[in-house]
Amino acid sequence: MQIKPTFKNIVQTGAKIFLSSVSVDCVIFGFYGNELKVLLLQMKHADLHGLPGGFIFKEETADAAAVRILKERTGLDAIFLKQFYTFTDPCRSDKKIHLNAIKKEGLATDKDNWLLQRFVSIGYYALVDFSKVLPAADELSVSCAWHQLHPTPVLMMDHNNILNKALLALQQQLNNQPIGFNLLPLKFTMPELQKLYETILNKTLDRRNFQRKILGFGILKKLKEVKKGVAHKAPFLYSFDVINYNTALMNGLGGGW
Amino acid sequence: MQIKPTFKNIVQTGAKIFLSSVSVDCVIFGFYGNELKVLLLQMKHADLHGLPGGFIFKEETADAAAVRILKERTGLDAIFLKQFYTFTDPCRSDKKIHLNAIKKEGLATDKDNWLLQRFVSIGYYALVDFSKVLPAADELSVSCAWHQLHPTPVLMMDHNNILNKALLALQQQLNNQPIGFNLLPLKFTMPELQKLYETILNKTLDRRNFQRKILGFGILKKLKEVKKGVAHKAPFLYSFDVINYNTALMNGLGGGW
DNA sequence: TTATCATTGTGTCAATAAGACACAATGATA
DNA sequence: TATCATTGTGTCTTATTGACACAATGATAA
Repeated sequence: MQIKPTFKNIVQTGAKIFLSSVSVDCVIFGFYGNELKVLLLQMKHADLHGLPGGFIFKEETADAAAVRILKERTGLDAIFLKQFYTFTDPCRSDKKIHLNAIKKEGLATDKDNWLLQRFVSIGYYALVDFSKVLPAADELSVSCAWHQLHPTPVLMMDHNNILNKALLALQQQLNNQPIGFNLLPLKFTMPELQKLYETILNKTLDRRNFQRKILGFGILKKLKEVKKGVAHKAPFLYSFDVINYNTALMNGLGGGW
Repeated sequence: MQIKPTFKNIVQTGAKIFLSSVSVDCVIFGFYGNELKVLLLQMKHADLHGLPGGFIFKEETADAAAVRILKERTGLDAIFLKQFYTFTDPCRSDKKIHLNAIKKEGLATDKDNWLLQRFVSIGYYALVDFSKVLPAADELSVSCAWHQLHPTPVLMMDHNNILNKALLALQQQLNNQPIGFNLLPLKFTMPELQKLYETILNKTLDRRNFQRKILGFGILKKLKEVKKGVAHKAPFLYSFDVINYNTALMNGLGGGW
């Protein structure tokens, strides 16, 4: 049985239960109000925000650790999760932050503490259905909440860098793979899907050309319903064709050579 | 000054000089005889091949470690290097291999030795000019040599998996970024460049359409020379337009949204 | 009740890119 | 000097992309 990774346990027994020198950070994207949002923690002991993160148990894969961290912060499992880069700058860890946290939490400080070592961090990004998330803070944070990307809040350590790289990786993914199944509710409208693409790419697209292209991928099913209770003309609802969607995820969307 | 990472030093002082639990593996691609080749070590203490790899000094980035490893095995610096994935399966390390090596090298064995811990490995792929490489074996290998990819030799641990993922990442890169500057000599012919693409993609391309498309990127300069001493009609020589090439590396080749 | 208004649904034309395809030129070798 | 494998090159067709406008809808305001 795994020891529960409370802060106290991490400080006191981190070396025993976790893999040394390696952490996991998650950039959790959601889509709400026609904007891409990111889930951030408000740190307890510093006036900073931070990405949800954690450590890898001694017999755990990084993927499993990322799933676990996501489950803790969002309540969700079975979400889209992708490892995108590993951050290894020796200066990226900020001992002061952890040292301060240890003091403030009233734990014994010790210069050689496991938590004060250098960590490389494996970065993951996750795409989740905003409406299904129940953000939960961890022990070292006062809150866990969605934030806008423009402008991005100031984050601790190299987390701004991690966030930027995640966004770039997401934009890259958009060129080869379908996206949206994990970010939108089961039924959604074409304008919503387009806004999602526009917000990720940070540029506007032509409505008709977007529709033609995205329908051409064959990953959408047009439903016989329209969205109710909406101002102006009621847009049709669509859902993803899961089989074709997953095929496209595996094989890519063509293009290139 | 850093301690020289001899095997003895690694076994005896690894914990002092290196970051724990993290290693670097390099998939070094070269192009020769119209085939994509990969640089592999022939292990001394097992009838297996392996990827060049190593560890990260306590005050070193993973990128710097990869550059160092490449320099040691190929004699080259200033090569194209790209981090593509971090491998974290707890079962990926094979204690037996290292234990055996320690014994065979006549060093003290110790169940808690630093080398026998679990490692996550940060994977890099490198693209190098085949003709400039001087392969150099390390202490634990009898030789370092180029190998063909089809069929791939049997590699130790999860190195076959790492190699496959590297190849996939390379194929992906081909869709968004130019390639070849680091794999071909300064002057090369259009058929050579095409063969490079074909070999990476593992499919044939139409000669005329390939030329039209690649010239369209504006990253090539047609020289006023032809290749000498070649059977059949002498092909023109090209070189890369370094400025446009690097711009394309940064901005991508278009396509997508 | 009706007018207004923002938003949606939809199609065509032009420009560009991609795919298929053939023959003349070259230069080493027989 | 004939042969042969390989290179250089252009056109036609088809598919994809980009630009663009107007009618329909339905909530809201007058």
